[in-house]
Amino acid sequence: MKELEKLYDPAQVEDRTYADWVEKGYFHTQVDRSKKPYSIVMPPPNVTGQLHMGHAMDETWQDILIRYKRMQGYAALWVPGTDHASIATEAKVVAKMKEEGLTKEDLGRDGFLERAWAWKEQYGGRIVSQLKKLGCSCDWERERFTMDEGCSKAVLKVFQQLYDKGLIYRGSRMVNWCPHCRTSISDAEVEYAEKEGSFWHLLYPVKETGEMLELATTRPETMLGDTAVAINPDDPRYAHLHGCHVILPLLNKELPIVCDEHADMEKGTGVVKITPAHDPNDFEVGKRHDLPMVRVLTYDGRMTGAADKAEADELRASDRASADEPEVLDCGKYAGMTAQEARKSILADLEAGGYLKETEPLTHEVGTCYRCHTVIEPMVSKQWFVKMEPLAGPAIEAVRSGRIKFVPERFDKHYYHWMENTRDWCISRQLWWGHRIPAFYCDACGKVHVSAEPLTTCPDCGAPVHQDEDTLDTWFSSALWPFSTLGWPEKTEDLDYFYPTNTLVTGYDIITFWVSRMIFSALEYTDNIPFDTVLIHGLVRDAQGRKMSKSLGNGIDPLEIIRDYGADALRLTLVLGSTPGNDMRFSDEKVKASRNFANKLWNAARFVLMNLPEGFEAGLPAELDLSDRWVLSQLNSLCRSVGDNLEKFELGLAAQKVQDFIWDVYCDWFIEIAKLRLNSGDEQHADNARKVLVWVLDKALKLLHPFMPFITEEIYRALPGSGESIMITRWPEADPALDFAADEADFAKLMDYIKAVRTVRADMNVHPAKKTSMIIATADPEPFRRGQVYLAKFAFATDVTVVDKYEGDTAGMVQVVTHAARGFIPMMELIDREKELARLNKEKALAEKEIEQFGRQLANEGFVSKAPAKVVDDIRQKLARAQDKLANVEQSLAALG
RNA sequence: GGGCGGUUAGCUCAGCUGGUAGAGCACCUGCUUGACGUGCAGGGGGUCAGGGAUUCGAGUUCCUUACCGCCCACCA
Repeated sequence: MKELEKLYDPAQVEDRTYADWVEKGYFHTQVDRSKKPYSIVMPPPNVTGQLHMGHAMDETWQDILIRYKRMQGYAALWVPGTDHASIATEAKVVAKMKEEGLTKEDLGRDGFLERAWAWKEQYGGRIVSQLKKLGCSCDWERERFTMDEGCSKAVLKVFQQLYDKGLIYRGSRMVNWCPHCRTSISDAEVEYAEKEGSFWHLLYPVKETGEMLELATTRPETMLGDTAVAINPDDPRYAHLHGCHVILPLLNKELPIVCDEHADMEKGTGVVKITPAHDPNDFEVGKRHDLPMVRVLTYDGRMTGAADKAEADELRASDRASADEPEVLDCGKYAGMTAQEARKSILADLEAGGYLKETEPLTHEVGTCYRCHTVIEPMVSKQWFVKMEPLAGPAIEAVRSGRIKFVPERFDKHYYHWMENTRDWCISRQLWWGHRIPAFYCDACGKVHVSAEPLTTCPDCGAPVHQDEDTLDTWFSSALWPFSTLGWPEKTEDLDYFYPTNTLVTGYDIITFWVSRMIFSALEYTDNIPFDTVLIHGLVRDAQGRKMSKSLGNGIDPLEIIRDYGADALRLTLVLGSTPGNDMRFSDEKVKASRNFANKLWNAARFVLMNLPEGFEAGLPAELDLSDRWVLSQLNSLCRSVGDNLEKFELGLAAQKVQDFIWDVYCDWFIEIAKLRLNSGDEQHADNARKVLVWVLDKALKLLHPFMPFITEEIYRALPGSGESIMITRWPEADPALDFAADEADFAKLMDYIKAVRTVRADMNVHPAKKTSMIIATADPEPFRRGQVYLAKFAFATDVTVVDKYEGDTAGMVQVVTHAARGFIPMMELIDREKELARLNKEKALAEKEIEQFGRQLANEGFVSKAPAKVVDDIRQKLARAQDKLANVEQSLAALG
């Protein structure tokens, strides 16, 4: 028999075991019509990213589900892969180039992409190898990348389809512009942050009346781009100004005063300056009143100048599709300043001219880029959009009808809210790393052709075409992930069999980015849902409850935890005490506790193995004793409830129950009891004990395997009669033939009694080495007779006499009382009569309290008539037990005199 | 301004469809019990944030208040 070390050493086990699993091909899953499919697609981590705790939890939960389903006999497929993460990756590559003094422009598109791919090759494997460290049983033969050939094909196909259906369009719209990343981003990618700012009250003279119109703004630098001033049509204060004009200070430009609901009478002075090119609301106002748009900021956040104006004018003149492009202003003395510099300068000039009335401090929410946290600049810009309204309806319905279920349910509200209010999705990015937009512009006729197949000449006039420079939002390709990874748009067998996938596991922070987009995409392109359940988890926070972040430097590296404690300990920590949708804290203490459990299990296994003789044959013995029946019955309940919890995605509860069983039931009771038979000298009894020990351990390992794959495999393989791997064994189901309710109840009486003796002895400071004889008086002697051997060991008895009734001498006897029995233990020299009285009286009070409580409940007419019979019966039994206990205590008290 | 979550033992958190409050850690007391001191046995500690309602019965359902946190929203 294999000798196990005293301490479990994960480092010695994990890599070797993982390599073996891969080699044996256990992770690979194929279409198998004789099985039911179960599939998960992994939320693709950024290809150049590194594993963090959030991933670790996400992947652990998925692996638990996949391993569980695989053992249940499903064709369980877990598709892994990575995301090209356009902005994040491009930013990294650009930063690296900067160190070498290079810019994107220096290299050109092709040169840059060459570098980006090289970067991907260099770092792309990192996250994958980290996933392997965690023990993820993904099908690596199917690993995908959002920019691989198949995914790219799906992207182009979808783009063309949507365009042909009129669901993708190009136009000049207000978009969120990140001056740092130099690209547009979608609404979902904007994060709002509270910023200290000011509220500047400006004065614009009215041309017709000469009065000064006061208005307030948080962004004075955009005033050069004002093209109107708005008042509320119903505002009596300004009724006389309808149809009038103001003179824009500094530029001396005449602007109309327009009436618009947007001007809120309650706010400020009720007058708003309108800058359609730099404010989303103003953009809408501008459209309603057909106002010109004047752009005063460049795409890198500086004030526009003569050159910018010339360039824009040329573009407007040449490109027919750009009729809705804004004008560009030559900001003159302000040209080239950053927005901040311009603000200072313009304010100074306004003040000098008497146009600045006052400055009021103000904190307000400012949009920032979710990647770099630069304040985003609302800009009118020509971009590609997905029309959301036609797509949102079915997507909402899919959840509302229950075809797709969020776990926990409450997240469907988030989802509805976002879906119902979402605006058109800006999908073009001014980046090079990503899927290039398949739109081609004819250099001669100016026509736009969208084509999944590359075009070189215009299908209409035959002139050369040039392709759109922009790429697609990363999330556009990840939205297709559940089906693009299975071969769509081809009609593959994989798609037919594994799709729709079953469970999507992800954090609540990307429901809007990703989950919602997968849902409407799947419904639109595959005419099916992408998955039936979305299992949501929360954030992993640090021990103080703070979000782990780079800037705080409080991130905990999962790989370090794996190195120090093992992957199994990390995994268990990430499920124990977790609840779907709720954040959890990660701490060293928790990992240590998990590590300790691994060690506990390891040693239990070590004990079992060292007791197995050569030629041992596994299997249940023909004869089961009381403790066997008890442990098997408990195991049955465990199988039932763990399966139940897993089906309901209550991973934390499931793990907790398995752990409790192994530690409390198996180790602390069953192994200890089994030692009696192992050492009894009766080979038949010893063999029976071994068989049950191995049998139960085997089942427990299987139940634990999804949570702690490595250690369970290592132990499993050491068990006699085991197969080649635990991960391909059958998930344990409860066996009704092994339910022994009556024996469980009997055993519980013994346990009660043993605990009572232990408590009394601990209370009296009796050394374990001191043993005594013992008389047990009970109305139901059977269990105590059956359990005499156990009592000898655990109740420290030299010999046990079981009687119906004991009426002998009680002097010098310690009396132990449970509801089922009274024990008499001669310990003359240790007895303090007063203490005994106090102890027994305390027991008496407890019993009386219970009797009072249960009695009151049963005396309640309403309870007896309305509560379910089982509950009433339960209470009756509890009352009876309390009464028995009271009777026993009273007898003992009487005996004490 | 809406929406959501949290508030349970000193700390971290479980507690499913309502039926005498649980775990881990910490703390206290014992134990060199040949699997394990990363352990064993025992113990103390909670009016389940406050108020109200429904119910025979509420940590668990409903309303409400307070505090903490998150998400969403175009306050110029």
